[in-house]
Amino acid sequence: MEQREISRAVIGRLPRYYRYLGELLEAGVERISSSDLSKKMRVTASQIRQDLNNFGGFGQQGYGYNVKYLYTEIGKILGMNREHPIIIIGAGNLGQALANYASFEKSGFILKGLFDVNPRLEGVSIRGIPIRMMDDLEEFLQKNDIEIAILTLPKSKAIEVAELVIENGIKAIWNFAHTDLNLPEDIIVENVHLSDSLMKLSYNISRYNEEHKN
Amino acid sequence: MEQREISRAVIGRLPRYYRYLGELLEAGVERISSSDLSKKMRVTASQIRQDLNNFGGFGQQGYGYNVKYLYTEIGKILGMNREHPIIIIGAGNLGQALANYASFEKSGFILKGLFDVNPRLEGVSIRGIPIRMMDDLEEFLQKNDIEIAILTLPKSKAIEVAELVIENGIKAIWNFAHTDLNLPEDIIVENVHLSDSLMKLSYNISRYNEEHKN
DNA sequence: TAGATTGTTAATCGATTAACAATC
DNA sequence: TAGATTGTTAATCGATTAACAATC
Repeated sequence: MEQREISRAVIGRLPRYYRYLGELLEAGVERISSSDLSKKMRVTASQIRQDLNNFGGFGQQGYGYNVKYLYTEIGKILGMNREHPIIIIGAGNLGQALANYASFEKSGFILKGLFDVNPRLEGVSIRGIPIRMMDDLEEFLQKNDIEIAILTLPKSKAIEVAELVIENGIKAIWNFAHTDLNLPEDIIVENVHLSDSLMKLSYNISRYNEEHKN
Repeated sequence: MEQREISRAVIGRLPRYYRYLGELLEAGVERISSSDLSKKMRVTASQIRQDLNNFGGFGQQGYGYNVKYLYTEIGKILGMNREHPIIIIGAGNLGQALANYASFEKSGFILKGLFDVNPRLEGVSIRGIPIRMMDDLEEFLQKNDIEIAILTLPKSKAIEVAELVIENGIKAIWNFAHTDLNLPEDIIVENVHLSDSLMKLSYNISRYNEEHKN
C-alpha cells in the first residue's frame, strides 16, 4: 500500500474543516471555494487546497467544493462513518461528564461501559450504562469488542490501567490523565492534558501583561 | 522591549517540560542533562537545549540543569508564580468537573465564581462556591477582578457569552465550546475542542486498520 | 467561449537536528 | 587539567505560501 504519510499538522486541521463544513451544511450552503472558506476559517486558501489534496481531488475547477460531498469525504477520512465502541475508566466528575456528552454518541462513539474503583458508585447508571467495578474490567474486555478506552483517572493509576487494557486487546486510548503513558508503538494514544492547555493560556496572559506594562 | 517572539511550537512544549521536571523534583533528582531528559521525554537533546535557550541560559556546561531551578524558572515563564482568579460559565457536567478539579487550585487558578442559566442549580455550591445565575454575571465581573473565564457551555450560547465577558473586562478565555470564538486580537483564547481530539484518535485508528488489513 | 477556481509545482519560510566551540 | 555538557551556529528537513497551468 503506497499511501504517502500524511503530516500531523494536516491531520490536526481536519476536524476543524469538518466542523466548518458541518456548519455550512446546516446553513444550507451548497458550494464553497477555498478562497471563501479561507476567509471564514482565517487560514490561507493555499493551505486548504494543499491539505485536501493530500486525500484526493475533492473540488472542481471553476466551481469550488461541494459542501455536502466534502463534508462526507472528510467524515470518512476521520472515521465518522463507522461506530466506535468505547468504555470510560474512571467515573469521577470528568468521566461522568464525558459519559453524559451525548454528541459523541451522535458521531458514532458508543459508550459500552463505565468503570471505577469507588464501591459507592457500584450500580449507579449513566444514560443507562451501569458503573462497574474495576475487578470486572478484564472479563468485560474479553467478552466485548471495545475499540477505545477513555482514561479519566488519576495519573497514579493511569499507567497500570493503560497496560491492563492493552493486554486485553485495546488498541486506542484517549488519555485525560496528567501523565504520558509510554505504551508500545502500535497503540494509538491521544492525550488531552487539560493543565498543559491551561498553562499555555497562562503563559499568553503573562506575555500580554509584560507587553502592556508600560 | 526587544524580546524576540517565541514560536508556538516552543510554548506548546513548555508545560510538558514543566511536568517532567516536577516529577524529577518529586523523585529527588537534583540535576539532569539535556541528554538524559531527552531519553525520558523522547525528544532530541538538541531540541531541549534550543527550547530552553529561548528564555535564557538555565544550564551549566559540564553539569547540566539543576532540576529545582529549571522547574521554578519554567514555572515563572508559564505564570505559575502568580494567582489567576477564574470563573466557570456553564455549570453542567464539564463545568462541575473542572470546578472540582482541585489541582488547578494548587497551580494558582483560584475559582471565584460559577454561573449557569439553569434555575435548578441556583444556590447549589461546589467547593464552597455557589452557582450563580447568568443575570448576575455582569455585575459580578464589575465587582470582582477576574482574569480567566472558562466557557463550558453549548456552542449556541458560547459566542454571545464570550462577547459579554470581554465587554466586562475579561482578557482571557479557556474555551470548551465546540466552536471558534473569533474575538478581537487582544483577547487571549485557548481552545479545548474535545471532539476534535477524539476525531484525531479516530483518524489514527482508521489508518491503522487500513495498514493492517492485509 | 470566458471566467473561475482547482490541483500542483516551485519558492519561501520556519522549525528541528547536527555539530562544535565555549566553558564549567 | 580532562571530561562533560551547555549554548549557539550551521545544515537539514518539513510545512506553508505563492504562482500558475490545467480544466471545469
